[in-house]
Amino acid sequence: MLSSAEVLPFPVERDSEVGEENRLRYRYLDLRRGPLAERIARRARLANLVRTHMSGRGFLEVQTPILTASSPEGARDFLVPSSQYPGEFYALPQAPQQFKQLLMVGGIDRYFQIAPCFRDEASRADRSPGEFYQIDLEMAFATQEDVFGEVEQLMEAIVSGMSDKTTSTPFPRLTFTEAVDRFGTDKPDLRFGLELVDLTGTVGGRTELPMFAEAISAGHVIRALRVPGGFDRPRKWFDAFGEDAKKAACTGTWLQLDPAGVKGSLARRLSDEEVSSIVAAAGAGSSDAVLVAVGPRSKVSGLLGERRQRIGRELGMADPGRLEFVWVVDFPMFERDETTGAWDFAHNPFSMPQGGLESLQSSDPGEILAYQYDLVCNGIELSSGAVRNHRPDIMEAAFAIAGYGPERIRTSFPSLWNAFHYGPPPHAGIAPGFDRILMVLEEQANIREVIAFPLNQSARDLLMGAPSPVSDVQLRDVHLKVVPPAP
RNA sequence: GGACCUGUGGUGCAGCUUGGAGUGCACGCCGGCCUGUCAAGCCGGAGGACGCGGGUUCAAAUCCCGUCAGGUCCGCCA
Repeated sequence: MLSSAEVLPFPVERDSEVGEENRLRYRYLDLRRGPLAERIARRARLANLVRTHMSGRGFLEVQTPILTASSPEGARDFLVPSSQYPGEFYALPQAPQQFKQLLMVGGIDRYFQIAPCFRDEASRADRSPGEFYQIDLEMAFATQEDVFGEVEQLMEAIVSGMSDKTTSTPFPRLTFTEAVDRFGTDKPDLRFGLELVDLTGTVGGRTELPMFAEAISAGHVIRALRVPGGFDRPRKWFDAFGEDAKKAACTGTWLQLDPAGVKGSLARRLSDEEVSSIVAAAGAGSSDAVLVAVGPRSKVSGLLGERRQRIGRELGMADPGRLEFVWVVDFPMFERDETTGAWDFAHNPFSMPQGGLESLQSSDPGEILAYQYDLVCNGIELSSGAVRNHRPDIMEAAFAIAGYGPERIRTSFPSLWNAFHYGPPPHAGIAPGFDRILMVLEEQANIREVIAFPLNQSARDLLMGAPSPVSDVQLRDVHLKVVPPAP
């Protein structure tokens, strides 16, 4: 006998259901059950495939530091105290963003790396807390089109090498505005239609109903969403829509196309003609329902987009066997803070504004678009990238709109600022999420399913017991004192 | 920072709405029998203060409050 075993905490038969807490606590037993181990093996295959493909395309794999400097933008950093320098800290990189741009300045014209990224932020089903990996890449003298071409080739290689699914290039594109208007989100799941319908200029413009008339004079929008077969959904479901609308400072109403006649909170308040024009606009038929939301554009879209996604899932409209890639382009460069009214960067402050310096100087900040793009697949944001702003003068102008003086760039991003004074090439890049790609390929709803030893939702490692207290000696070594939070 | 869902023998669940003896299902475990195996079959058995603390009640797994743990979402994620 080589080894013995106590009674296992859960059965290791591959099809047995086990609570996730136990699976994480006894990850080595979960691996024995098979499916997880198979996904981890496919993860290795994906890594090999990416390296082979990218190297073949002339990209150089460069490893960048794990211990680096804290950077003021983005998520909260993980900090590593220095024993040599009391009160000073390394930070784990949230992404190798600045390093890869410095590589561009250094003449490494095509860079890639399967890069570890660390962010101290709350998790989601598709967002691993703490750490995750990106297929980070950057290209000198490249346009948005060049980046799209490379990524489409990479994704085709991945899909054909890792699955029996198919995809065709070029991937379709939506502008940010189109995506939000038609699907209610900047990461639409295009495996099913069910688009939002705008009623502002049609029904809204003709009705006497005060709710609609007032909305239009306030610059708000009226939009509708068909609920297939939804006429007999419970009253509670429609009420919940109304309540969620209220929370979002909108009004949510609905029509139910009961075979016996039209019901719903909106039916009584509109003429037959108005009801039928809404029904027609929404493309609804007998036994459907129609949700109608009134309010500020982004809130209405978000509200209906959330319902669209939920309905699609409930009705099984999204074929799990399909991959629907889409580029979302033309993100706004700036957005207004809702409370202060001040302009701030909508996304990456180092993206190149479309129209360059001239548009910064002459356009309304709200109208300026960035060369900033996302790759979305099946409703999951796989990737985010941009043509970078490599011009110090354009940087200063952009930061000025966001209310920052030139010293802000110099003090917050000194290495990039300095480097960009020595002839930086124009460059562009993107960073597809490695774990997320695998998650989509493996048809997994949770990112932990493609990670060998994931943290749980609350960023705890149930297997190793991290995070954990450390000894007083260790704390003294790094010049730290723990101050418990006030109760 | 917030909302919601879940917590019942080793595992996965049902029971909770409408309070009335810890009752049930499937798997596992222990013992016995049978057997040419391949997810075996039959018989018997052990194992649970229903996450924890408080409250309401004659009576709490069940209702209320708090707390802890796990999950989903909002905020957050340049």
